[in-house]
Amino acid sequence: MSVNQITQNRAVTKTRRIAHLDMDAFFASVELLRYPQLKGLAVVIGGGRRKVDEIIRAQYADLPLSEIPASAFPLLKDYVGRGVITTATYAARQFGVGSAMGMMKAARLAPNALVLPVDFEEVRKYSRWFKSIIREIAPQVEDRGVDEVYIDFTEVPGGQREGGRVLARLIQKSIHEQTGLTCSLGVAPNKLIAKMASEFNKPNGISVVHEKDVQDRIWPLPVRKINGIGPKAEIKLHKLHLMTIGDIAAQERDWLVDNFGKAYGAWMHDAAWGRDERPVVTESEPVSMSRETTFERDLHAARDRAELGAIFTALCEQVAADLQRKGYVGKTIGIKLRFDDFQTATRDLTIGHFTADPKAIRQAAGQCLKRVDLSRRLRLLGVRVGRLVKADSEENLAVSPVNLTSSAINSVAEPGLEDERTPQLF
DNA sequence: TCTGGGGTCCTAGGACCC
DNA sequence: TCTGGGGTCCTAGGACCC
Repeated sequence: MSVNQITQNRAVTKTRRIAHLDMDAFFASVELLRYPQLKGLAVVIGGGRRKVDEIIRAQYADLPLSEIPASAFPLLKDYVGRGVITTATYAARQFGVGSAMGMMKAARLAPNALVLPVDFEEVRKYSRWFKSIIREIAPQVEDRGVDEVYIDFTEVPGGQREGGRVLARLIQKSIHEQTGLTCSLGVAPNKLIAKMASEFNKPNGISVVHEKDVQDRIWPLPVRKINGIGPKAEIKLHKLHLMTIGDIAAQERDWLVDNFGKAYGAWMHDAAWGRDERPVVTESEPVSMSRETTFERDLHAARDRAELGAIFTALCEQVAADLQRKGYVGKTIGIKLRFDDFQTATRDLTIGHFTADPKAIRQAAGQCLKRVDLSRRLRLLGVRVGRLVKADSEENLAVSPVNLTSSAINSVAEPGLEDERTPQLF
C-alpha cells in the first residue's frame, strides 16, 4: 500500500467537522477598542451618515480617545432622523434593542443608551484581520459577510480532537490575543447545525454538536432558528401549528412539499433532520453590485427633480467606481425604488455589451426609470449592475457581431439622453 | 416616529429558438 | 392550419441573510 493510499483511506474515515464562527457584537466591539471607557455601557451602533464621533473628537482634540468622558457621547433619545441599529452591546440588549430595529423605536426602549455611527473602514480592517488569523490556522474558510465565516475543520491537523473543540479554542484565543475581540463558535457535522450551535454559548463561547445530538439540542428550538426560515415562513409554520424544529421533523416530507412547494418543503424537511451537505465554499465571484440610498425626507420626482437627478447620477457613478475598482463589468442595469408607503419596485434592462462606464449605466438606468409610475413620493433610490464578468475576461473582450449590432441600435434608437426636448427628469 | 445598505437565490411568465 | 416539447434568456417581485 502506498503512502497516498494510506492517507486516502485515513481521509475517508474522518468525520466531517464544520465550524461556524460569529464575532460577538462586532461593530460595537470594534468601537469599544477605540473607546474602552464605554465598556459595560449600553451602546448602540447605527443610524445615519453623520459623523458624530468626529464632532466629539474635535471637541476633545487635546485628549486621547480613551480619555474622552462617556458623558460626551450623544444619547439615543437625542437622535433624529432615519436609520436602524446595526449592533447593540450586550448591555444595550438588556433593554430589548437589537439589530435591524428602527432608531426611533430603540430610543423609546433605551433613551439613555449611547449612539455611535458605523465606521465601515474600521470594521472592514478588523474583518480582514480576524479572517487572516483564522486562515493561518485552518485554510478552508467561507466568507459570510464582515463578521461571520464557516470553517472546514475536517482535514485540519487536530480538527477532530474533542469534536473540534480544541481547534475552536485555538482560533478563539488567537483572535482575542491579536485583536482584542471575542467570538463564538459552533462545531458540527455541517454548516446548518454549526450555525445554530455558534449561538448556544454566546458571547465568547464554544459549542460542539454531534449528529446524535440533533434530537436533544436542535429539535426543541423554535423554527426561526433554522438559517433559511425567515419571518414569512415562520408565520406560515405557526399557522400550521408547527412551533419547533422537532415539529417540522415530525411531518411527512410530502406534506411539507404540499404546503411549502417542492424545493422549499423538501429542504425544510432535510433541515429539520439536520441534513445538509453544502460544501464550505472558499472562493466565489460576485453576481451584482449596487448602491442605494434612503433620503432624509421623501422626495417627489417632479417637485424634487434636481435633487433626485443629482442623487441618481451619483449612485450610477458610485456603482461604476465600485465595478472599476474591483475589475468587473456587467450588462444588466437595474434600478430600485421604495415609495413612501414602503412598496418597492425594481426595473432592469440588459444592454448589448458589458460595461462599467458611469454614463452607460446612467443611460440604461434612465431607461428603466421611465417604466415606473412616479406619482408617489420616494424614500429610496438604488442602482444595480448585474450579470457581472471580470473586466479582463474573454466574454467582455470578445466583440461579437451581436454586440456591435445591439450597441449600434442603441445609439440610433436613443439619441441624447439629456435631450432638451425631453425635459423629463431622467 | 416605524422600517439601512449590500447582497444571493428562487419563482414564474413570456420571448425566442430548435 | 394545427400542434408539440425543451432550453435559455430576460424581467419583476419576493424571501432571506448579514
